[in-house]
Amino acid sequence: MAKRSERQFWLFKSEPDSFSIDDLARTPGRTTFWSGVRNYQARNFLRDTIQVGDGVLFYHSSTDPLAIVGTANVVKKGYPDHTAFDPKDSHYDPASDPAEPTWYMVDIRLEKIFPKPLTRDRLQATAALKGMMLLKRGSRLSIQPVTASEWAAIHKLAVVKES
DNA sequence: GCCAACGTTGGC
DNA sequence: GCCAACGTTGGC
Repeated sequence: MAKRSERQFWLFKSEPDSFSIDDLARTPGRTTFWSGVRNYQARNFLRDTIQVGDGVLFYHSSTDPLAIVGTANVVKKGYPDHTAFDPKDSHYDPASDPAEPTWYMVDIRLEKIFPKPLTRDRLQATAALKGMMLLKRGSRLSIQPVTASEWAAIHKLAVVKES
């Protein structure tokens, strides 16, 4: 794994019915482990690429309105997702061996909740975000890389007053 | 190793 | 609620 010093950016999807940004705000230390990811591509990001200090866009999926609702920072890098070992957990995976875990997670701490959710409609109407993975048809990946320019464009949108 | 069938995701 | 896109599974 190549070492890097540059901060990288990510988008984490969550269905607010199961875990919303307000739930994160209520969590002690405004910090949570991001468990339950059961997709290999997302797992690889969590295990191998995401570093402490990286920025996270918090996205609400399968809801109305669909929106980026705030930001968080990575405070702990990839470590085994223990929910895979718990038969009572809905994300239990008997194939994941604690001695050689299949699934990983990171910890994130809430940075800020946007004063107004940045809706998907608005993202789609923004030229600078044309190529964003989130906006591609059939983009199901729940942990997505975000480019530095997309990150900057989104922050600009989040503070610009809506007309 | 191919690929049809199936289950899930998630926008619409 | 619908269904396209995608990932996984399993028969061959």
